[in-house]
Amino acid sequence: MPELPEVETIARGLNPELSGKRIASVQVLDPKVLDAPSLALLPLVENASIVKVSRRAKILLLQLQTADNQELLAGFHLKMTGRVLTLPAETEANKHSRLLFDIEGANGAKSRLLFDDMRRFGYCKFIKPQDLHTWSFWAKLGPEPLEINAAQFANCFAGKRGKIKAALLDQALVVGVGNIYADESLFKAGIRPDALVPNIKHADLLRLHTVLVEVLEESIQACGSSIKDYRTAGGEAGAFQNKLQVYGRAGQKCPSCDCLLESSKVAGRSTVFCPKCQK
DNA sequence: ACGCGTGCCTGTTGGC
DNA sequence: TGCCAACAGGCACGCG
Repeated sequence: MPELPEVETIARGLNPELSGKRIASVQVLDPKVLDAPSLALLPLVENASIVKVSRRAKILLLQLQTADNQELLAGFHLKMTGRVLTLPAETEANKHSRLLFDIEGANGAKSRLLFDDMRRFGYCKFIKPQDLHTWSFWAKLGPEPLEINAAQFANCFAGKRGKIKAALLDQALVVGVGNIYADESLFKAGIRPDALVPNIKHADLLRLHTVLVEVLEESIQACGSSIKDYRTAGGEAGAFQNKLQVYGRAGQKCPSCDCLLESSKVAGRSTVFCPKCQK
């Protein structure tokens, strides 16, 4: 399940591969992944050049320039099982392939970009920058955790009354955190996932930012966590799954004390925590 | 207005 | 052995 570190890894992998190259054509293998406005922009995407590949929240962004010099964006939300892969030009689509981009470099070198998604939760959005406000999910995204300080982070939760894990997962408050990094950061901060936001000391929210930044940056260094489906742009697994302290380890020993990690449902998600280390 | 529960999807896993 | 329920979870949506 690609969260911030995973999408960041994919963007960093794709950027040098795709920048300056041209999208020669697009094959829509599963119409579900494009909404009507995106479909209408498809002719502009074909023949556009790729200026840069980046990330906002969990969205992978291809910054495009159309043949008639308009700016255009291609945003991919990978949800749980989405992958964006660069592959040799002769690579065939597979049963999970949703979009296929034929790419051409200035020197005529050809390659393929595949958007695969087994569970079909993911989507791709073609949109002009001036229309981004019409993309409601985009419009309400909160700040990037790696671009704010601890005080600003703590302020994201002002006035919230629910559980801290639910708030961390809420992309309108702060972006990029999913189930893995919510559990990992709350463990490292010593905060129970079901703690109510108003009951958490300000100092603990500041600390939560510090450890969240540490966890996210360490995971980016390791090219993300490959639990099952996530792959880098080159199709490789990440390595951070080997460093996870609590996610997926229910019933195993807590890394920092002698009791066993517990699992429960918080905010509708499976949640693992240490009943002793997290208050 | 906010918090919570449900549905969307499909492949994998584990129990009987 | 084979079947099938449970599970994985980001986010849209509807409800109270």
